[in-house]
Amino acid sequence: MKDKKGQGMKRLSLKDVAQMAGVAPSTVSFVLNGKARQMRISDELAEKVQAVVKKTGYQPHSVAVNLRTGQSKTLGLMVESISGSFFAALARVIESEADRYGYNIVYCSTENNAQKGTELIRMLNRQQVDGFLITPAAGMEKDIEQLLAHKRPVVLMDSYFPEVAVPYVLIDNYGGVRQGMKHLLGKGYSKIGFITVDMELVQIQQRFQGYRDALKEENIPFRNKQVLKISYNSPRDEAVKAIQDFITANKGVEALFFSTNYLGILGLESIAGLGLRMPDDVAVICFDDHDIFRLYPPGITVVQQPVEEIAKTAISLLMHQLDKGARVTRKSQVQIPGKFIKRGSA
Amino acid sequence: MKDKKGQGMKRLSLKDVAQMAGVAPSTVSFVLNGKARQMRISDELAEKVQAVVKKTGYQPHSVAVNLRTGQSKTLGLMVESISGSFFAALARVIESEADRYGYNIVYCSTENNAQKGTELIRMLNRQQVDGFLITPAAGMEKDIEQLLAHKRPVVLMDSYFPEVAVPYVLIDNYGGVRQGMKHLLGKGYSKIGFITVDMELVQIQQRFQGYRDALKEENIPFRNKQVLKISYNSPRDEAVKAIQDFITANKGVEALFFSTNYLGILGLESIAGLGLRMPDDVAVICFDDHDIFRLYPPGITVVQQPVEEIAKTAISLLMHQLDKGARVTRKSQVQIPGKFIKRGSA
DNA sequence: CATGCTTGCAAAATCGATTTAGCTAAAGGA
DNA sequence: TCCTTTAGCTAAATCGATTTTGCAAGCATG
Repeated sequence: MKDKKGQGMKRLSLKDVAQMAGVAPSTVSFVLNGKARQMRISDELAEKVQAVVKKTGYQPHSVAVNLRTGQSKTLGLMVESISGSFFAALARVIESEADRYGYNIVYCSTENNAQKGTELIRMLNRQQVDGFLITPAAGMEKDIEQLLAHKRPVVLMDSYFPEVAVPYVLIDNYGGVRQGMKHLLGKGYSKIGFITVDMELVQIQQRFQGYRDALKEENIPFRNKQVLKISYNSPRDEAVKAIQDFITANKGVEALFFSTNYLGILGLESIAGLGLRMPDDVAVICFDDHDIFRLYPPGITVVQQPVEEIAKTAISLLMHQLDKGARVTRKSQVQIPGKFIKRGSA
Repeated sequence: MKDKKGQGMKRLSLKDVAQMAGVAPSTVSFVLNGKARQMRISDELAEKVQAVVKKTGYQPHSVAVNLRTGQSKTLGLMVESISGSFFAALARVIESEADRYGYNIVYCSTENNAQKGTELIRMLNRQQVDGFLITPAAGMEKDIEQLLAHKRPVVLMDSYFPEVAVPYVLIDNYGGVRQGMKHLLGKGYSKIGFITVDMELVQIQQRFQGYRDALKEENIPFRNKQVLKISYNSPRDEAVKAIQDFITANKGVEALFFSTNYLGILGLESIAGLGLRMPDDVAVICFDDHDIFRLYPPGITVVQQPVEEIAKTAISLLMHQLDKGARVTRKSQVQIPGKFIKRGSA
């Protein structure tokens, strides 16, 4: 407690430690970085240094380390919007995983705006992040390509660009929909509507393909009017209206498959507004879980994203790039099966 | 496009710019930092430097700047858990506000664990953050005091410690409950249950006080059995069970006031489990909004946190400390009124 | 006995900026 | 004429680490 008074109290530097131990700064550095052996520092001296370090509680100045080594020990995490529950959950796991490897996270969100994404990448570069974890918005191909061209470690999550050779981790979108469809078809439903969003991202396409193939396998004809594509930017009430019109227009539709949780939530509103009951009037399955779906009566059946696995895999891929400079192979493009969770709605 | 090839391509440094402009590094620095006048750099030279900077797109190496100036232009944001919706929303606004002042955010979450909080503060200090934005967990008084003692800029959010003189911003908890109670009492309910959590934080106490005072003002006797305190750590199903027991034990209870959104959600489960209907069998109001409450039929009436105002105020207070070294006054302890939102449940 | 090779550590260069001190030439004053 | 100012820059110190190079003493070798 004796050295805490006074406001001047400068932070202890490596130099100070060296002085106190009666050795050169370089010696302290070697000892602290486990290079004592390699640099032939005698055990005696090494111990003396360690003692001083322990006594003073010295901690290296990370900014200085960063400047010298060029490693910030910081990763940039860019999500669509941190207030989305999937992304929030992702961020949480990623943070703790990164910590295990000694990395910090700088987080930012694109709000699904490619231009903002571009700016944020610039910002993260200024911050000298060592690697990027990105859930890309449509239109960010160029940015990703540029990162690759500069050999910056990147891992995409949640989506990717088929034409860009980049490591990614995401749920098996196609397989997830197939799981859900299998359940519906198994229950004897054949008039199944598919409600999706008007976006160019692969995962959306793959979900749609899962729907088509599932029908085809059962020899159920695909009808275009049983598919609704909602524009990403359409306001809440318009979207609800569109879904309601879709349901009434498709007289006799037995089940609805929503391709994102955002759509599913809109779907709940729409269905409630029409006074329909799940699953009797209409069965419902949604891709991607949400807190609401657990609670909303009678509970919404979903295909859940394996958030934890996605996060862990992503970090692990990134770490590989970071210390091995690994190239992009098929092994670094991972699809993880989703988890089908049966609740009351289907 | 001509200088992007090759993987060596080192980043442009101030020195390089100086060389290209045919001046000394210091001159470039002066020009870039607006000290050209002060340092009597001729307009001619200044323009030459500016031209080179613009042409090359030079951007200062922030780590080097940080090391030299001691300013990281980074703020530490510590929330209870980023996967909570209130915190996620907060993080979002704070991020964009901070950006307007040229600051980045390093975010982390305590998971409501004071010990983890202590560690994280150490981590943020190692990272040289310029200031702290914290939603404190119970038991973090010591940590906050230490930050103050070291004259580190801090603003608390969501909660605070009455015995520690520290700037904070939060919703007017007492007033918020009063608003909600006024609504219930105005509708003629008098048997109102209050369900809260077993935590030592002031905001919880104040909400409880709001409940008691509201009753007192209407001359309705306070009954201890109409209050349920759920332990923070009790598992989900136990808590639901407790709430259900509470409801059945309080025969004739007309309305329930949940003191946090977490409890409210448990409440919905409990009420649904008992087969009760809102608001006829039991009216419900919850402190703090949640996505679910908008959608869950018939919509849950809530007192909503003014997230945006809280975030903006917090940043503004922090900026004040950062450039003025402002002391803690009553002006830096802010309570912002909540917003009462009437939905179907009460 | 001169030369070479370890050993054990210290000195100095470096990362990329900011900031203080210094230097030269022109101008002003006695 | 000589000394002091002032203008206009540049050189050098500094932030706090890491890493390369240097250097003296001890030992072996031919």
